[in-house]
Amino acid sequence: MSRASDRAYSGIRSMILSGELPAGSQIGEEALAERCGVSRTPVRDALRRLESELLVKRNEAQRSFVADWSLDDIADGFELRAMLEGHAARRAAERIDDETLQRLRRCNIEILAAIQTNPPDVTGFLDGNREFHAVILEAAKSPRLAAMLGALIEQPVVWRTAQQYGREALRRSHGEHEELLAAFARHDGDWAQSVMTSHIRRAFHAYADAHQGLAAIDAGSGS
Amino acid sequence: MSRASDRAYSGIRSMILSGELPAGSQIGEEALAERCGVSRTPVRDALRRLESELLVKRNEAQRSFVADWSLDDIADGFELRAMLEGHAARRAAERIDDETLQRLRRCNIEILAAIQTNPPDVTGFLDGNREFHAVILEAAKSPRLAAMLGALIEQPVVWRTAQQYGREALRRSHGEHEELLAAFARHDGDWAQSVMTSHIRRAFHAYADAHQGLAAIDAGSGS
DNA sequence: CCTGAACCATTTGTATACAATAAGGTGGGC
DNA sequence: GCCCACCTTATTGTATACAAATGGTTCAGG
Repeated sequence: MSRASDRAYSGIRSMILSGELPAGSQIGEEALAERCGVSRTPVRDALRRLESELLVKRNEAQRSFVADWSLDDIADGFELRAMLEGHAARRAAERIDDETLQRLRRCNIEILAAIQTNPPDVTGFLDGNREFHAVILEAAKSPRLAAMLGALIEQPVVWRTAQQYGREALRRSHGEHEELLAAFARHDGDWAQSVMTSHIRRAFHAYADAHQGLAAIDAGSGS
Repeated sequence: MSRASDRAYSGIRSMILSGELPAGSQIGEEALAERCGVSRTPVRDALRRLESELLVKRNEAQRSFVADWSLDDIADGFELRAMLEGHAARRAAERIDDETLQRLRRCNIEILAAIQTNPPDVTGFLDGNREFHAVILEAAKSPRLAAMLGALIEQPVVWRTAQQYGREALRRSHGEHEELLAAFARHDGDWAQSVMTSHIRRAFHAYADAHQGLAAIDAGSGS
């Protein structure tokens, strides 16, 4: 993680996620290299990675831009996530061993702890959540599935709006994880898949609602 | 396509697909650069692309190797393809316009022509087949889905064993395409999805059978 | 005033040199 | 004779210089 290429990657990535680099804006390799304190070579490397994750898009003349995600794009991403993570949950349920199941349980306990503080520890929740899903993905034992979902999970918009989630939404998420654990314990692939699918779809609508609110606020402050 | 990076990409790729670079063997950037007649920079670029397509894997020390695909890996890939292409077919059926539908029809006519020559024009069949699926993917109007499937479609093993397909298998493939066209014409997403899913799954079993045969031949000649 | 072509600036692609790192072999010590 | 440490070497990572290509701008001509 200390290599220049990685610093460039995480640096550019956080610039995009934080909105420091606005969506749609052109990003020159030279400028990024300077801001990250590395040369263009690792920046190019990082841009390729980000491009494969669809955080960066390139026009026909190979210029790089920050990808702008329409609500349709985001819905598209969530739809794929629902399908792929549902599939992962099914495979995981059919293959999971007791030790991994225990890891998941501990993970969800940590998530609960993060929720119950006042105010809720959203960062802690997100970390726990990410690990929870990562363990399931690992248990699914499908390297290709893992590679694909890897690119999908880290959607920029989720990060910027996660702070908007209320305690109620966080608690519901924890509850759905509990139901997943029950499905895993019984090795019931069908159950796990449907729970995971609705888990993701609900997350999308929670996002869409929050985003709707944000857009209204933006429009209001703009006028 | 005339850039050095692209030459390196297609060069290395064909070396892997043809078996010139055996599965599991280490591939040094310097050596590849020399063989492709370019410097290491575009080779590195190409290797990253191939890595994201899972044709190349890297160990913990960043050394590159030709990926070796076990039957399990391949089954895994086909399973994902069945799911994702099924999804693409559903979306395409719900969105397709008459002009695109006509393109698909013409495409399948070309496939039929390739089958009916004696001996069957397998290369022509593969080209037509690829375009057929590409048009569907385009009609699905999901950039993320397209990006994901892009990496999956070009499986090396398919290429090496496609020659094994008999005329009967090719004809059945054409027939399934016809059924897909019927589903598209009626904008029946469910129908399209299930036809596509079974189309892919059958293709996998056709491959697995052929591979079984090949493995037996290899074993026989080896002993 | 509009059009278009040529020029200049900006940006990306490629090559090469050098630095860092990991693997493997070799020698010394136990 | 075996094991560990060190050194050598092979391989990848990074920086920089230069080449190619793209886009915008300006100036000339209609």
